[in-house]
Amino acid sequence: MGFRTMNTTDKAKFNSEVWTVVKQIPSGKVATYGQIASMVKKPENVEDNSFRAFGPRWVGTAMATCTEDVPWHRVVNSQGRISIRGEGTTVQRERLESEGVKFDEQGRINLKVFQWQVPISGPIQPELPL
DNA sequence: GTAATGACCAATA
DNA sequence: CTATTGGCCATTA
Repeated sequence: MGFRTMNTTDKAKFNSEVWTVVKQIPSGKVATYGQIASMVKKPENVEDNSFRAFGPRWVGTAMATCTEDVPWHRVVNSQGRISIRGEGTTVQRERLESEGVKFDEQGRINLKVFQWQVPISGPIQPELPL
């Protein structure tokens, strides 16, 4: 009992759900790979430990194979830095800057300011001064 | 079959 | 600040 590996259906479903979530990130905001992983439903056959360890990486893999309608550039790593090597690095940064996202001297985004916060249902939350 | 590597992350050194 | 490591999957060579 208890497979550890994903079948083809699991992988396809996972990628699809990842793309659906990423599409909801508004312009001018970013999300982290780990954040996306935590918002996607864990594949049935995958252990909790495994998903915790590799979920974020699988999100990255899903980004590498996404279509044009997915704003992949709004996904960065937990340090607020761009994880892509090569040409994609420049493209991602330019796209984000054109949306108003700021980078510091070390190429990092202040996640306190620019990270996508999922709206909480209930009482209106007080807004923090920028 | 083995071995290396990956658009990650949190904890350490 | 940078570098390394455990996690222990999926893909590719």
